[in-house]
Amino acid sequence: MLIVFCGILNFVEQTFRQLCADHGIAMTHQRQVLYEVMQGMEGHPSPEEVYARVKKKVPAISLATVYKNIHLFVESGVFRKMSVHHGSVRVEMNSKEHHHMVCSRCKSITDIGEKELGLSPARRKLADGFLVERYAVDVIGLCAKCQQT
Amino acid sequence: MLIVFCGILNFVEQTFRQLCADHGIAMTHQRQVLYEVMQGMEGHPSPEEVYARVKKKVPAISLATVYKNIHLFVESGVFRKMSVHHGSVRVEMNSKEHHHMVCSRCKSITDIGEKELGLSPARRKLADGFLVERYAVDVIGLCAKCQQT
DNA sequence: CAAAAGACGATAAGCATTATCGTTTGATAA
DNA sequence: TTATCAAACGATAATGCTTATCGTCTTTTG
Ligand SMILES: [Mn+2]
Ligand SMILES: [Mn+2]
Ligand SMILES: [Zn+2]
Ligand SMILES: [Zn+2]
Repeated sequence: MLIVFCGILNFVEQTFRQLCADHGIAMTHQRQVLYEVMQGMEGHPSPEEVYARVKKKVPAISLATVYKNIHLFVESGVFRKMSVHHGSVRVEMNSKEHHHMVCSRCKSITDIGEKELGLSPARRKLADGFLVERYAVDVIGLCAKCQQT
Repeated sequence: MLIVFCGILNFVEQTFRQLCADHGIAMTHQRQVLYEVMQGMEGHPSPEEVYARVKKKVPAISLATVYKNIHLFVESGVFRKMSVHHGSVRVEMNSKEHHHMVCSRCKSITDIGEKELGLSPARRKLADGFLVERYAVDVIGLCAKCQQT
């Protein structure tokens, strides 16, 4: 029984070890727990929410470690960000109907018209040589709960 | 000449007074300068960038006032936000291709498949009674500059 | 013009995030 | 296995962005 249990644990660890190898990152205990906890979370948790859950399994873990590893996971392609984070709020003065090109590296924001965009992910190059990685379509509106008030 | 100049100033002020009336907000000097400065800015400035410019015209203005009025402008519909601000970074564990419904009030984020979304702004109601206000399509990728490195 | 309501400026406080640094751990080779 | 060393960790200070508070000043309204 104990042997079987250890065998399962070992298999899980081997799996994560492989995943780390595939993504070119080192394997640590904290990293493994973090990965498993995140994998098991619904929705789009914030670093604090992830931290709260991981602390239950590794009470000594630091919030800084959670941040560091979330970034590592995102940069190495294990997970990805829901959207590009701009740090501060950005205001729109252009009242024309338009969308945006957002650089995933420098986070620059450039307007792009609906026609130029086309909305078919076939186009891989856009105005000014912008290289498309993906489209992030956010549907903005009111959820059912917020409509009631 | 002076009369003509004052006439122009008065006309500009009257215009802004009208805009305030239209949007149901009070008219103040700081608000007017802020509006004119923002109107004249390119791109998607941060509150700090707006503050830096306004300070040149109204040196005594406070950063808090800039924030308060940017919010006021956004809430009263004079300007709008480039995207919904989530405060903290959100991570995506769902590896399926999908988009998001983001509530403009409570900022909740819900997954939505490409098919269910349709991408034609004709649909005004979506899953769970989500009421569509607008689509925010962000094209994520690398700008020309960032591709060079 | 006077009173009331609202806006302003200064500044403290509150999150989110990053940087620093001394200690611990994991990968590698003897 | 053990020694070595780079990398990762934990604690915590620092920073950046934003909001709250509060006393003073300006608009608005009558
Ligand atoms: Mn824009
Ligand atoms: Mn999602
Ligand atoms: Zn770039
Ligand atoms: Zn809502």
